Amino acid sequence: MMAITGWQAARDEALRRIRARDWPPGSRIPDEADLAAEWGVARATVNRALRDLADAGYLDRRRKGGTRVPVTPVRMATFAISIIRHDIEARGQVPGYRLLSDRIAPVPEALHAQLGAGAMRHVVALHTADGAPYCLEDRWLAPRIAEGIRFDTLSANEWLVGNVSFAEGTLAFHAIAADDALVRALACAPGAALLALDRETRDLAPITWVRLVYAPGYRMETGL
Amino acid sequence: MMAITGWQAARDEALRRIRARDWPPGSRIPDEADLAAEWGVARATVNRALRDLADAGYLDRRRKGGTRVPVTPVRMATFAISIIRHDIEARGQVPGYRLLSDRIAPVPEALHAQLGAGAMRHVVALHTADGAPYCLEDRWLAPRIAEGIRFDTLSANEWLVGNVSFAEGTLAFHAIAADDALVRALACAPGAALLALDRETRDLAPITWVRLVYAPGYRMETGL
DNA sequence: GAGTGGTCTAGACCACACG
DNA sequence: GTGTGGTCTAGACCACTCG
Repeated sequence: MMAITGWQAARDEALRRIRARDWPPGSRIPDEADLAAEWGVARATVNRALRDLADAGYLDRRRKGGTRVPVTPVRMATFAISIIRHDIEARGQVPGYRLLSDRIAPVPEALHAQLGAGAMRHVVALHTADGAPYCLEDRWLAPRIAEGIRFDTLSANEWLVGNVSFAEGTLAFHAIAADDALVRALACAPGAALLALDRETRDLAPITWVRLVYAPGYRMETGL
Repeated sequence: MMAITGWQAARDEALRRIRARDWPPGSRIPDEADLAAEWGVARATVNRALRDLADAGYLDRRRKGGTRVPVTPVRMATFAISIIRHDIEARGQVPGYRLLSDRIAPVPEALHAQLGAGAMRHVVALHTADGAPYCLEDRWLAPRIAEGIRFDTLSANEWLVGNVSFAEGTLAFHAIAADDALVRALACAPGAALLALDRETRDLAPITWVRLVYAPGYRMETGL
């Protein structure tokens, strides 16, 4: 009888057994009632612990089928998406911001699938860290959103997070080569490889589409 | 009195109020006991619902301080990290694999911080989708791991996921320009911008460091 | 000190999936 | 049908933190 107290201790013990191959990949582990008895806790506590591990990809749980250690676990990497200024501050650098362009323009054909055809507000701005280019924000915004709001000093990124957040959307990382506009904005070499993050936000109708292009060498990091 | 049944319904109702600004950003929401009474459920049910929203970044919860709607919510984007072959299959393409190199070699200086100095097993392999290059796997592996295992037909990626997974590590996305080796392996233009994923896995000692470089145009996507 | 979320418990019923 | 996880309940105590 192990001395387990609390769902986190139960989770840790279960994870230990998984890592130690006490519960080998592909095997079925004891059911909740058995573990509850063995560890001297309530079944709800075991449930919380195993559910937590299942959420992290360490276990596969199925009604009637029991709980199994997956043969090929699917781990989830998570990235916090927030306000660019906060990211810069978190790195211990001084954030800066400069609006480069803000006008109504026809949506490029490449974005018709996301935004539809027609005209939208196009906002381009540069975020800096310690005065050096950090990230270029290239955004298309539905005109009904942020009507009358100026992005001279407050970035669209920050205004939207505070006012239109809580909406659905998609997100993608990819790499792009620096074109003329990026060379000017980020002060990098032509053709430089840059990390880009595309984010689409929609409610019922499209709200905004934004591409953040980071300065050369930028790494988007996380634990695992 | 709302008719709420189940923690998911409670979560949905809470999220609706957040999105509708019934609970505006920065405001404090009723405490668990009040919501439990209002919704006709147990406090544990409200707790589960609000904890779920807090985990997703929609709420800020503090003992004694109560639960608040954050002014600048931090959303989490999650990417499933698994077996490359499965990613290809999930796209409806036929996966392929070719081992390019497998030998003991000195660890490059750039990786001393992650792996230490000395010699390690260096494995380079190409993953293909419908015959076209999909991703180059460039891996350094501690010699004690996978001793005697050949990666001719089974990729190191797949062997490791099944045998050394469940370990800690870090992960980073960045962009790199195609050098000669990448041009040959991925059949892309010199200097092409490519998405790269660096992953370090360690137990107590380093286990493996791998860089996956994807073919041009690749996008790592997720919902939000 | 006291209010609020965090958690545990014991019991119960339900939903799903496997045989 | 039956076993297993999923969830709910009511009550309780604890831990943190704000005033």
